[in-house]
Amino acid sequence: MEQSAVSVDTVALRFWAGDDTVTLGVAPREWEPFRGRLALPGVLLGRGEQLVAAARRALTTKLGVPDEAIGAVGQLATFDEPNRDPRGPTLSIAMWAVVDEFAPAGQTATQWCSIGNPAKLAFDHNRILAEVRPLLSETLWRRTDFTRVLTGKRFAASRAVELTAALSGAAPDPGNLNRTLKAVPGLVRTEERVRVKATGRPAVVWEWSPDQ
Amino acid sequence: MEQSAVSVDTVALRFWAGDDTVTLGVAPREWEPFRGRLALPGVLLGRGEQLVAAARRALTTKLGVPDEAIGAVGQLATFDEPNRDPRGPTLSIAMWAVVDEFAPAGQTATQWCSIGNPAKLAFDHNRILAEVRPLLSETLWRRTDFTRVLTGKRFAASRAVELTAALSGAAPDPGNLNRTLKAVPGLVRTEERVRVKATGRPAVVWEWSPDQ
DNA sequence: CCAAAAGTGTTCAGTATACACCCATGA
DNA sequence: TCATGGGTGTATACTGAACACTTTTGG
Repeated sequence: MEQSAVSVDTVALRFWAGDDTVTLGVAPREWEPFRGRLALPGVLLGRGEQLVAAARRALTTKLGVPDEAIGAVGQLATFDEPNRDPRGPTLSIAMWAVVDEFAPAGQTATQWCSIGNPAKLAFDHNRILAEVRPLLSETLWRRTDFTRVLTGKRFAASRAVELTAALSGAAPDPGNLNRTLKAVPGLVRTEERVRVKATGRPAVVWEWSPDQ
Repeated sequence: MEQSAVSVDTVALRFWAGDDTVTLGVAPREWEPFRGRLALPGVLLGRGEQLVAAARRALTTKLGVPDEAIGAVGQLATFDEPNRDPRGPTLSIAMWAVVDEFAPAGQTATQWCSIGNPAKLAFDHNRILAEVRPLLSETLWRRTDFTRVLTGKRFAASRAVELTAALSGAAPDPGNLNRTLKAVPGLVRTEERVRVKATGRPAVVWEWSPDQ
Protein backbone atom coordinates (compact mmCIF):
# COMPACT_ATOMS: atom_id res chain seq x y z
CA MET A 1 0.00 0.00 0.00
CA GLU A 2 1.24 3.44 -0.83
CA GLN A 3 1.96 5.46 2.25
CA SER A 4 2.37 9.02 3.40
CA ALA A 5 5.93 10.26 3.53
CA VAL A 6 7.46 10.60 7.00
CA SER A 7 9.54 13.63 7.83
CA VAL A 8 11.40 14.23 11.06
CA ASP A 9 11.38 17.91 12.01
CA THR A 10 13.64 18.96 14.81
CA VAL A 11 13.48 21.76 17.31
CA ALA A 12 17.20 22.45 17.76
CA LEU A 13 17.94 24.53 20.85
CA ARG A 14 21.14 26.25 21.90
CA PHE A 15 22.04 28.30 24.95
CA TRP A 16 25.71 29.04 24.67
CA ALA A 17 27.91 31.05 27.01
CA GLY A 18 27.51 34.20 24.89
CA ASP A 19 23.76 33.77 24.31
CA ASP A 20 21.44 35.69 26.57
CA THR A 21 18.45 33.54 25.67
CA VAL A 22 17.61 30.14 24.23
CA THR A 23 17.54 30.15 20.47
CA LEU A 24 16.16 27.85 17.85
CA GLY A 25 18.07 26.78 14.74
CA VAL A 26 16.29 27.43 11.45
CA ALA A 27 17.57 27.56 7.88
CA PRO A 28 16.17 28.80 4.57
CA ARG A 29 14.84 26.02 2.40
CA GLU A 30 16.99 25.20 -0.61
CA TRP A 31 14.21 23.83 -2.79
CA GLU A 32 10.56 24.27 -3.51
CA PRO A 33 8.14 24.30 -1.88
CA PHE A 34 8.80 27.35 0.28
CA ARG A 35 12.21 27.87 -1.33
CA GLY A 36 14.09 30.57 0.57
CA ARG A 37 11.64 30.54 3.50
CA LEU A 38 12.98 29.70 6.93
CA ALA A 39 12.04 26.27 8.29
CA LEU A 40 12.82 23.82 11.04
CA PRO A 41 15.55 21.40 9.99
CA GLY A 42 13.75 18.36 8.67
CA VAL A 43 14.61 15.28 6.65
CA LEU A 44 12.66 12.40 5.24
CA LEU A 45 13.05 9.38 7.46
CA GLY A 46 15.23 6.79 5.72
CA ARG A 47 14.34 3.12 5.54
CA GLY A 48 15.29 1.49 8.82
CA GLU A 49 16.53 4.78 10.21
CA GLN A 50 15.73 5.52 13.82
CA LEU A 51 14.11 8.79 14.79
CA VAL A 52 17.11 10.01 16.76
CA ALA A 53 19.41 9.29 13.81
CA ALA A 54 17.15 11.21 11.46
CA ALA A 55 17.04 14.18 13.82
CA ARG A 56 20.84 14.25 13.97
CA ARG A 57 21.01 14.06 10.21
CA ALA A 58 18.65 17.00 9.93
CA LEU A 59 20.93 19.07 12.14
CA THR A 60 24.12 18.20 10.28
CA THR A 61 22.75 18.59 6.77
CA LYS A 62 20.34 21.49 7.21
CA LEU A 63 21.97 23.55 9.94
CA GLY A 64 25.62 22.58 9.50
CA VAL A 65 25.91 21.42 13.10
CA PRO A 66 28.79 18.92 13.48
CA ASP A 67 27.62 15.60 14.84
CA GLU A 68 29.80 15.88 17.99
CA ALA A 69 27.98 19.10 18.89
CA ILE A 70 24.58 17.38 19.12
CA GLY A 71 24.27 16.81 22.81
CA ALA A 72 20.92 15.14 23.36
CA VAL A 73 17.88 14.24 21.28
CA GLY A 74 14.34 13.18 22.15
CA GLN A 75 10.85 12.57 20.81
CA LEU A 76 7.99 15.07 21.02
CA ALA A 77 4.80 14.36 19.02
CA THR A 78 3.46 13.44 15.60
CA PHE A 79 1.54 15.77 13.28
CA ASP A 80 -0.70 14.25 10.63
CA GLU A 81 -2.55 17.11 8.94
CA PRO A 82 -2.74 15.72 5.37
CA ASN A 83 -2.29 19.10 3.65
CA ARG A 84 0.64 20.29 5.70
CA ASP A 85 3.01 19.70 2.76
CA PRO A 86 1.97 20.81 -0.75
CA ARG A 87 3.97 17.94 -2.28
CA GLY A 88 1.56 15.45 -0.81
CA PRO A 89 0.58 13.83 2.46
CA THR A 90 3.46 13.88 4.89
CA LEU A 91 3.57 12.84 8.50
CA SER A 92 5.81 15.00 10.65
CA ILE A 93 7.40 13.53 13.74
CA ALA A 94 8.66 16.39 15.88
CA MET A 95 11.87 15.85 17.85
CA TRP A 96 13.95 18.06 20.13
CA ALA A 97 17.74 18.36 20.13
CA VAL A 98 20.21 20.40 22.16
CA VAL A 99 23.27 21.80 20.40
CA ASP A 100 26.61 22.22 22.15
CA GLU A 101 28.94 25.06 21.32
CA PHE A 102 30.86 24.63 18.06
CA ALA A 103 32.83 26.73 15.58
CA PRO A 104 30.80 27.11 12.36
CA ALA A 105 32.69 25.84 9.33
CA GLY A 106 32.52 28.59 6.72
CA GLN A 107 29.40 30.51 5.77
CA THR A 108 25.99 29.10 6.51
CA ALA A 109 22.56 30.59 6.09
CA THR A 110 21.51 29.11 9.43
CA GLN A 111 19.79 31.54 11.75
CA TRP A 112 19.18 31.25 15.46
CA CYS A 113 15.94 32.91 16.47
CA SER A 114 14.16 33.24 19.79
CA ILE A 115 11.75 30.42 20.63
CA GLY A 116 9.39 32.82 22.35
CA ASN A 117 9.05 34.94 19.25
CA PRO A 118 10.16 32.80 16.30
CA ALA A 119 10.44 33.92 12.69
CA LYS A 120 7.60 33.10 10.30
CA LEU A 121 8.39 29.57 9.15
CA ALA A 122 7.45 27.35 6.23
CA PHE A 123 4.84 24.56 6.36
CA ASP A 124 3.02 24.30 9.68
CA HIS A 125 6.25 24.74 11.59
CA ASN A 126 4.98 27.64 13.65
CA ARG A 127 2.05 25.52 14.75
CA ILE A 128 4.39 22.66 15.66
CA LEU A 129 6.49 25.06 17.71
CA ALA A 130 3.46 26.38 19.54
CA GLU A 131 2.28 22.89 20.47
CA VAL A 132 5.70 21.67 21.43
CA ARG A 133 6.93 24.56 23.53
CA PRO A 134 5.04 23.68 26.71
CA LEU A 135 6.47 20.17 26.49
CA LEU A 136 10.00 21.57 26.40
CA SER A 137 9.26 23.86 29.31
CA GLU A 138 8.07 20.92 31.39
CA THR A 139 11.17 18.93 30.51
CA LEU A 140 13.58 21.52 31.88
CA TRP A 141 15.06 20.59 35.31
CA ARG A 142 13.27 17.24 35.07
CA ARG A 143 15.08 15.36 32.33
CA THR A 144 18.76 15.49 33.11
CA ASP A 145 20.02 14.77 29.58
CA PHE A 146 18.06 17.68 28.14
CA THR A 147 18.95 20.15 30.86
CA ARG A 148 22.58 19.10 31.33
CA VAL A 149 23.48 19.92 27.72
CA LEU A 150 21.61 23.22 27.72
CA THR A 151 23.35 24.53 30.81
CA GLY A 152 26.80 23.09 30.21
CA LYS A 153 28.82 21.52 33.01
CA ARG A 154 29.03 24.66 35.17
CA PHE A 155 26.68 27.61 35.20
CA ALA A 156 25.75 30.60 37.31
CA ALA A 157 22.38 30.72 39.02
CA SER A 158 21.38 33.76 37.00
CA ARG A 159 21.90 31.73 33.83
CA ALA A 160 19.39 29.24 35.18
CA VAL A 161 16.93 32.10 35.56
CA GLU A 162 17.44 33.19 31.96
CA LEU A 163 17.10 29.63 30.72
CA THR A 164 13.87 29.02 32.59
CA ALA A 165 12.45 32.34 31.46
CA ALA A 166 13.26 31.56 27.84
CA LEU A 167 11.54 28.16 27.86
CA SER A 168 8.55 28.98 30.05
CA GLY A 169 7.90 32.42 28.64
CA ALA A 170 7.87 34.16 32.01
CA ALA A 171 10.56 35.08 34.50
CA PRO A 172 10.62 32.56 37.35
CA ASP A 173 10.90 33.53 41.01
CA PRO A 174 14.66 33.40 41.61
CA GLY A 175 14.24 32.06 45.11
CA ASN A 176 11.97 29.24 44.08
CA LEU A 177 14.23 28.36 41.18
CA ASN A 178 17.10 28.12 43.62
CA ARG A 179 15.24 25.47 45.57
CA THR A 180 14.33 23.70 42.33
CA LEU A 181 18.03 23.45 41.50
CA LYS A 182 18.78 22.07 44.95
CA ALA A 183 16.40 19.20 44.22
CA VAL A 184 17.77 18.29 40.79
CA PRO A 185 19.66 14.99 41.06
CA GLY A 186 23.30 15.21 39.98
CA LEU A 187 23.44 18.97 40.40
CA VAL A 188 25.66 20.34 43.18
CA ARG A 189 26.15 23.84 44.48
CA THR A 190 29.76 25.01 44.60
CA GLU A 191 31.28 27.59 46.96
CA GLU A 192 32.28 29.68 43.98
CA ARG A 193 30.60 32.95 42.97
CA VAL A 194 30.72 34.74 39.64
CA ARG A 195 29.75 38.17 38.48
CA VAL A 196 27.23 37.98 35.66
CA LYS A 197 25.43 41.32 35.61
CA ALA A 198 27.08 44.75 35.86
CA THR A 199 25.85 45.40 39.35
CA GLY A 200 24.41 43.44 42.22
CA ARG A 201 25.49 40.40 44.14
CA PRO A 202 27.48 37.76 42.23
CA ALA A 203 25.78 34.44 41.58
CA VAL A 204 26.54 30.98 42.94
CA VAL A 205 28.06 28.51 40.49
CA TRP A 206 26.26 25.18 40.09
CA GLU A 207 27.96 22.12 38.68
CA TRP A 208 26.82 18.76 37.35
CA SER A 209 28.52 15.89 39.13
CA PRO A 210 30.87 13.98 36.79
CA ASP A 211 28.73 10.87 36.35
CA GLN A 212 25.84 12.80 34.85
CA MET B 1 13.97 7.99 -0.88
CA GLU B 2 12.72 4.62 0.28
CA GLN B 3 11.16 4.78 3.70
CA SER B 4 10.23 2.60 6.62
CA ALA B 5 6.65 1.40 6.62
CA VAL B 6 4.34 3.06 9.14
CA SER B 7 1.89 0.98 11.09
CA VAL B 8 -0.72 2.27 13.49
CA ASP B 9 -1.23 -0.11 16.40
CA THR B 10 -4.16 0.55 18.65
CA VAL B 11 -4.84 -0.22 22.28
CA ALA B 12 -8.59 -0.76 22.14
CA LEU B 13 -10.21 -0.67 25.57
CA ARG B 14 -13.69 -1.65 26.64
CA PHE B 15 -15.49 -1.57 29.97
CA TRP B 16 -19.04 -2.61 29.31
CA ALA B 17 -21.88 -2.98 31.76
CA GLY B 18 -21.28 -6.72 32.08
CA ASP B 19 -17.49 -6.47 32.27
CA ASP B 20 -15.94 -6.53 35.71
CA THR B 21 -12.65 -5.12 34.48
CA VAL B 22 -11.20 -3.17 31.57
CA THR B 23 -10.23 -5.39 28.68
CA LEU B 24 -8.08 -4.98 25.64
CA GLY B 25 -9.09 -6.11 22.15
CA VAL B 26 -6.67 -8.45 20.41
CA ALA B 27 -7.06 -10.74 17.42
CA PRO B 28 -5.05 -13.60 15.93
CA ARG B 29 -3.00 -12.54 12.93
CA GLU B 30 -4.31 -13.82 9.61
CA TRP B 31 -1.00 -13.81 7.78
CA GLU B 32 2.70 -14.33 8.35
CA PRO B 33 4.64 -13.20 10.21
CA PHE B 34 3.24 -14.44 13.51
CA ARG B 35 0.27 -16.03 11.77
CA GLY B 36 -2.23 -17.21 14.39
CA ARG B 37 -0.55 -15.31 17.21
CA LEU B 38 -2.58 -12.68 19.03
CA ALA B 39 -1.69 -9.08 18.29
CA LEU B 40 -2.90 -5.53 18.81
CA PRO B 41 -5.11 -4.42 15.92
CA GLY B 42 -2.77 -2.63 13.53
CA VAL B 43 -2.89 -1.42 9.95
CA LEU B 44 -0.43 0.19 7.61
CA LEU B 45 -1.08 3.91 7.44
CA GLY B 46 -2.57 4.77 4.06
CA ARG B 47 -1.40 7.66 1.95
CA GLY B 48 -2.94 10.84 3.29
CA GLU B 49 -4.70 8.93 6.03
CA GLN B 50 -4.85 10.55 9.45
CA LEU B 51 -3.77 8.64 12.51
CA VAL B 52 -7.23 8.61 14.04
CA ALA B 53 -8.72 7.29 10.80
CA ALA B 54 -6.12 4.50 10.66
CA ALA B 55 -6.82 3.54 14.25
CA ARG B 56 -10.54 3.31 13.51
CA ARG B 57 -9.81 1.22 10.44
CA ALA B 58 -7.71 -1.14 12.53
CA LEU B 59 -10.60 -1.65 14.92
CA THR B 60 -13.17 -2.30 12.22
CA THR B 61 -11.06 -4.58 10.06
CA LYS B 62 -9.09 -6.47 12.68
CA LEU B 63 -11.48 -6.62 15.61
CA GLY B 64 -14.82 -6.37 13.84
CA VAL B 65 -15.85 -3.33 15.85
CA PRO B 66 -18.50 -1.30 13.98
CA ASP B 67 -17.42 2.25 13.36
CA GLU B 68 -20.28 3.74 15.44
CA ALA B 69 -19.01 1.83 18.46
CA ILE B 70 -15.63 3.56 18.44
CA GLY B 71 -16.13 6.23 21.04
CA ALA B 72 -12.86 8.14 21.28
CA VAL B 73 -9.37 7.85 19.87
CA GLY B 74 -6.04 9.46 20.75
CA GLN B 75 -2.31 9.40 20.17
CA LEU B 76 0.21 7.73 22.47
CA ALA B 77 3.81 7.36 21.25
CA THR B 78 5.98 6.18 18.38
CA PHE B 79 8.20 3.09 18.43
CA ASP B 80 11.12 2.94 15.99
CA GLU B 81 13.09 -0.23 16.82
CA PRO B 82 14.21 -1.22 13.29
CA ASN B 83 13.92 -4.98 13.90
CA ARG B 84 10.50 -4.95 15.49
CA ASP B 85 8.94 -6.38 12.33
CA PRO B 86 10.66 -9.29 10.51
CA ARG B 87 9.32 -8.04 7.16
CA GLY B 88 11.52 -4.98 7.39
CA PRO B 89 11.84 -1.67 9.17
CA THR B 90 8.46 -0.50 10.40
CA LEU B 91 7.58 2.46 12.53
CA SER B 92 4.74 1.82 14.96
CA ILE B 93 2.58 4.71 16.08
CA ALA B 94 0.63 3.59 19.13
CA MET B 95 -2.89 4.95 19.60
CA TRP B 96 -5.62 4.37 22.15
CA ALA B 97 -9.31 3.87 21.45
CA VAL B 98 -12.36 3.26 23.61
CA VAL B 99 -15.03 0.88 22.36
CA ASP B 100 -18.71 1.34 23.15
CA GLU B 101 -21.03 -1.60 23.62
CA PHE B 102 -22.09 -3.32 20.39
CA ALA B 103 -23.58 -6.61 19.24
CA PRO B 104 -20.89 -8.65 17.48
CA ALA B 105 -21.93 -9.57 13.93
CA GLY B 106 -21.38 -13.31 13.60
CA GLN B 107 -18.32 -15.21 14.72
CA THR B 108 -15.06 -13.39 15.26
CA ALA B 109 -11.74 -14.57 16.62
CA THR B 110 -11.39 -11.33 18.58
CA GLN B 111 -10.48 -11.80 22.21
CA TRP B 112 -10.75 -9.35 25.05
CA CYS B 113 -7.99 -9.85 27.59
CA SER B 114 -7.07 -8.03 30.78
CA ILE B 115 -4.67 -5.12 30.34
CA GLY B 116 -3.00 -5.86 33.63
CA ASN B 117 -2.14 -9.37 32.57
CA PRO B 118 -2.33 -9.45 28.77
CA ALA B 119 -1.83 -12.51 26.56
CA LYS B 120 1.53 -13.05 24.93
CA LEU B 121 1.35 -10.95 21.78
CA ALA B 122 3.14 -10.83 18.42
CA PHE B 123 5.88 -8.31 17.52
CA ASP B 124 6.89 -6.01 20.37
CA HIS B 125 3.28 -5.45 21.32
CA ASN B 126 3.78 -6.49 24.92
CA ARG B 127 6.52 -3.91 25.22
CA ILE B 128 4.30 -1.25 23.69
CA LEU B 129 1.58 -2.12 26.17
CA ALA B 130 3.98 -1.89 29.09
CA GLU B 131 5.19 1.55 28.05
CA VAL B 132 1.74 2.83 27.28
CA ARG B 133 -0.20 1.65 30.29
CA PRO B 134 0.98 4.36 32.69
CA LEU B 135 -0.06 6.96 30.12
CA LEU B 136 -3.58 5.53 30.04
CA SER B 137 -3.73 5.44 33.80
CA GLU B 138 -2.82 9.12 33.98
CA THR B 139 -5.43 9.99 31.38
CA LEU B 140 -8.31 8.54 33.39
CA TRP B 141 -10.48 11.20 35.12
CA ARG B 142 -8.38 13.89 33.41
CA ARG B 143 -9.35 13.66 29.77
CA THR B 144 -13.10 13.78 29.54
CA ASP B 145 -13.42 12.18 26.09
CA PHE B 146 -11.44 9.12 27.16
CA THR B 147 -13.16 8.69 30.50
CA ARG B 148 -16.67 9.57 29.37
CA VAL B 149 -16.78 6.71 26.85
CA LEU B 150 -15.26 4.18 29.23
CA THR B 151 -17.78 4.83 31.98
CA GLY B 152 -20.85 5.40 29.84
CA LYS B 153 -23.33 8.19 30.58
CA ARG B 154 -24.31 6.93 34.04
CA PHE B 155 -22.32 4.73 36.37
CA ALA B 156 -22.19 3.63 39.97
CA ALA B 157 -19.34 4.76 42.18
CA SER B 158 -18.17 1.18 42.64
CA ARG B 159 -17.74 0.91 38.85
CA ALA B 160 -15.40 3.87 39.05
CA VAL B 161 -13.38 1.96 41.64
CA GLU B 162 -13.12 -1.07 39.36
CA LEU B 163 -12.18 1.09 36.41
CA THR B 164 -9.44 2.91 38.27
CA ALA B 165 -8.11 -0.34 39.69
CA ALA B 166 -7.95 -1.90 36.24
CA LEU B 167 -6.00 0.96 34.68
CA SER B 168 -3.68 1.80 37.58
CA GLY B 169 -3.06 -1.76 38.66
CA ALA B 170 -3.95 -1.14 42.30
CA ALA B 171 -7.22 -0.61 44.12
CA PRO B 172 -7.77 3.08 44.86
CA ASP B 173 -8.99 4.41 48.18
CA PRO B 174 -12.77 4.63 47.62
CA GLY B 175 -13.11 7.78 49.66
CA ASN B 176 -10.38 9.62 47.80
CA LEU B 177 -11.75 8.48 44.46
CA ASN B 178 -15.09 9.91 45.49
CA ARG B 179 -13.50 13.31 45.90
CA THR B 180 -11.70 12.90 42.59
CA LEU B 181 -15.06 12.37 40.89
CA LYS B 182 -16.46 15.45 42.57
CA ALA B 183 -13.70 17.50 40.91
CA VAL B 184 -14.16 16.13 37.38
CA PRO B 185 -15.74 18.81 35.20
CA GLY B 186 -19.02 17.76 33.62
CA LEU B 187 -19.61 14.96 36.09
CA VAL B 188 -22.53 15.35 38.50
CA ARG B 189 -23.63 13.28 41.43
CA THR B 190 -27.28 12.17 41.35
CA GLU B 191 -29.54 11.39 44.29
CA GLU B 192 -30.00 7.89 42.97
CA ARG B 193 -28.45 4.76 44.53
CA VAL B 194 -27.98 1.37 42.96
CA ARG B 195 -27.08 -2.03 44.29
CA VAL B 196 -23.95 -3.37 42.60
CA LYS B 197 -22.54 -5.98 44.95
CA ALA B 198 -24.57 -8.70 46.70
CA THR B 199 -24.22 -7.12 50.11
CA GLY B 200 -23.27 -3.75 51.56
CA ARG B 201 -24.46 -0.23 51.01
CA PRO B 202 -25.74 0.67 47.53
CA ALA B 203 -23.59 3.05 45.50
CA VAL B 204 -24.30 6.58 44.34
CA VAL B 205 -24.97 7.03 40.63
CA TRP B 206 -22.82 9.60 38.81
CA GLU B 207 -23.86 11.11 35.52
CA TRP B 208 -22.16 13.11 32.80
CA SER B 209 -23.95 16.36 32.08
CA PRO B 210 -25.50 16.38 28.58
CA ASP B 211 -23.04 18.77 26.94
CA GLN B 212 -20.08 16.52 27.58
C1' DC C 1 24.25 55.30 51.37
C1' DC C 2 21.48 53.73 47.48
C1' DA C 3 20.04 50.84 43.69
C1' DA C 4 20.37 46.41 41.63
C1' DA C 5 20.84 41.61 41.80
C1' DA C 6 21.06 37.22 44.44
C1' DG C 7 19.50 34.39 48.03
C1' DT C 8 16.68 32.99 52.45
C1' DG C 9 12.59 32.32 55.10
C1' DT C 10 7.85 31.97 55.36
C1' DT C 11 3.24 31.50 53.97
C1' DC C 12 -0.53 29.61 51.36
C1' DA C 13 -3.12 26.91 48.01
C1' DG C 14 -3.66 22.64 45.69
C1' DT C 15 -2.95 17.78 45.31
C1' DA C 16 -2.03 13.13 46.76
C1' DT C 17 -2.30 9.74 50.22
C1' DA C 18 -3.46 7.40 54.26
C1' DC C 19 -6.67 5.95 57.55
C1' DA C 20 -10.08 6.12 61.35
C1' DC C 21 -14.74 6.13 61.65
C1' DC C 22 -19.73 6.35 60.35
C1' DC C 23 -23.72 4.68 57.24
C1' DA C 24 -26.73 1.42 54.72
C1' DT C 25 -27.79 -2.92 53.41
C1' DG C 26 -28.59 -8.40 53.18
C1' DA C 27 -28.39 -12.41 55.59
C1' DT D 1 -26.40 -7.87 64.94
C1' DC D 2 -22.79 -8.62 62.11
C1' DA D 3 -20.16 -8.86 57.97
C1' DT D 4 -19.68 -6.28 53.80
C1' DG D 5 -19.28 -2.60 51.04
C1' DG D 6 -19.97 2.65 50.48
C1' DG D 7 -18.99 7.27 52.12
C1' DT D 8 -17.31 11.26 55.23
C1' DG D 9 -13.95 13.59 57.86
C1' DT D 10 -9.46 14.46 59.14
C1' DA D 11 -4.38 14.30 59.34
C1' DT D 12 -0.05 14.46 56.84
C1' DA D 13 3.15 15.10 53.09
C1' DC D 14 4.61 17.23 49.03
C1' DT D 15 4.60 20.68 45.31
C1' DG D 16 4.13 25.06 43.23
C1' DA D 17 3.75 29.74 43.66
C1' DA D 18 3.88 34.31 45.95
C1' DC D 19 6.31 37.61 48.51
C1' DA D 20 8.67 40.03 52.30
C1' DC D 21 13.17 40.49 53.78
C1' DT D 22 18.27 40.00 53.99
C1' DT D 23 22.86 39.89 51.81
C1' DT D 24 26.37 41.36 48.55
C1' DT D 25 27.99 43.97 45.26
C1' DG D 26 29.01 48.61 42.14
C1' DG D 27 28.53 53.43 41.93
